[in-house]
Amino acid sequence: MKPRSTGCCHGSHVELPTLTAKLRKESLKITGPRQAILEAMRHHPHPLLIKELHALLAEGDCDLVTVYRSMKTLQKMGMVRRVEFGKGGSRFELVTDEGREHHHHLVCEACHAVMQLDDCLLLEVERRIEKASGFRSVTHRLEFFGICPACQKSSVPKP
Amino acid sequence: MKPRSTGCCHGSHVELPTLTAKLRKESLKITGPRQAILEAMRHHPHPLLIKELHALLAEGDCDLVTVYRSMKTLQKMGMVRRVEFGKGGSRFELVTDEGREHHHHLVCEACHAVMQLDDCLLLEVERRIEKASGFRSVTHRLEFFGICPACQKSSVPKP
DNA sequence: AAGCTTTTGCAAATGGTTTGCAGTGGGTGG
DNA sequence: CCACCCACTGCAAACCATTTGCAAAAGCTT
Ligand SMILES: [Mn+2]
Ligand SMILES: [Mn+2]
Ligand SMILES: [Zn+2]
Ligand SMILES: [Zn+2]
Repeated sequence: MKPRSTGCCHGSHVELPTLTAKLRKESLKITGPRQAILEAMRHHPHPLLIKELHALLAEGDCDLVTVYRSMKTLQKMGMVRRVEFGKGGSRFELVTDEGREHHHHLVCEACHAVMQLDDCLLLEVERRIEKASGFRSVTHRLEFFGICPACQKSSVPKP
Repeated sequence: MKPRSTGCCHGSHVELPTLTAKLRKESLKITGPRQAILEAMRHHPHPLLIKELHALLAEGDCDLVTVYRSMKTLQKMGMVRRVEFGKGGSRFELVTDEGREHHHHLVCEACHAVMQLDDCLLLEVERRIEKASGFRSVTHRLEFFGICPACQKSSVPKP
């Protein structure tokens, strides 16, 4: 499980047409708000609070309520994933389906920086739990928390 | 990681005097509401919603707001632990400090039954992440979800 | 371009949690 | 044993995230 920095505007983004195509395939309308939202999420690979996501949009692009409704819709069709850091509401991130499907995060409790961790190794644990408990379709939700290098030095973190 | 059923009134409970002693040690007052709350939690080893916990108390024993304030106080002194199942608010469970300190749960998504899992095996993963990322004091939050044996048969779960 | 349907914005409702404040009651010292 | 004081509690109201109702606006299809 190697940490991997996921700052904005680094790697190859998903193309917007690729995303809207998925909407069309589900016969969902390609509206202004939805394009604005997807455009914003493309450039911000981290799990975003609804409030943060809304703040990224240009004034008047999309109502807060529409962001909520869009997350529900996009989640249902598998384009976004809900992530919970346990504070201040649900977060959402684009599903990039480039192989790095299921993954977890390492969050700094001081400045809230986020690193993405790849290679989850709990899948075999899930199988073991299924066998031992009789439960089926076992999944898991896992996040790591700690203090990032920057916040260790500067005892004045930037929350 | 072996599942272990933790239904109510099975194993050895913590004694109430043991719990109130901890309050006294911290020079916190041993009040009616606090005793009622601890008494209820002793008998319910699962992570409880504030609402559920309040419902367990006898009418007039303790105000809902006081349950909230007690959880904050008890959590601060390490007597209870906050657990998030990602739906319907925070849950709390007594810290029994019988060695089974840190642990995780397996929750049925249909009927919400809970099994406690012992023997977390992520502690060495935390060390590895610290080394690779430079983060310090790394902890984690992990829960498993699935469909329990009962709900698999009866396609009419009891949510 | 017209029509049908989905989607949006705004306002208000909801549900969980916190806060302000005045009154109560544990615990301690007299 | 009593009285005093501060921690603690109840009640109401504020707060914050999320959902819902409804009429107007905007996609998509024909
Ligand atoms: Mn991610
Ligand atoms: Mn537990
Ligand atoms: Zn995983
Ligand atoms: Zn663990």
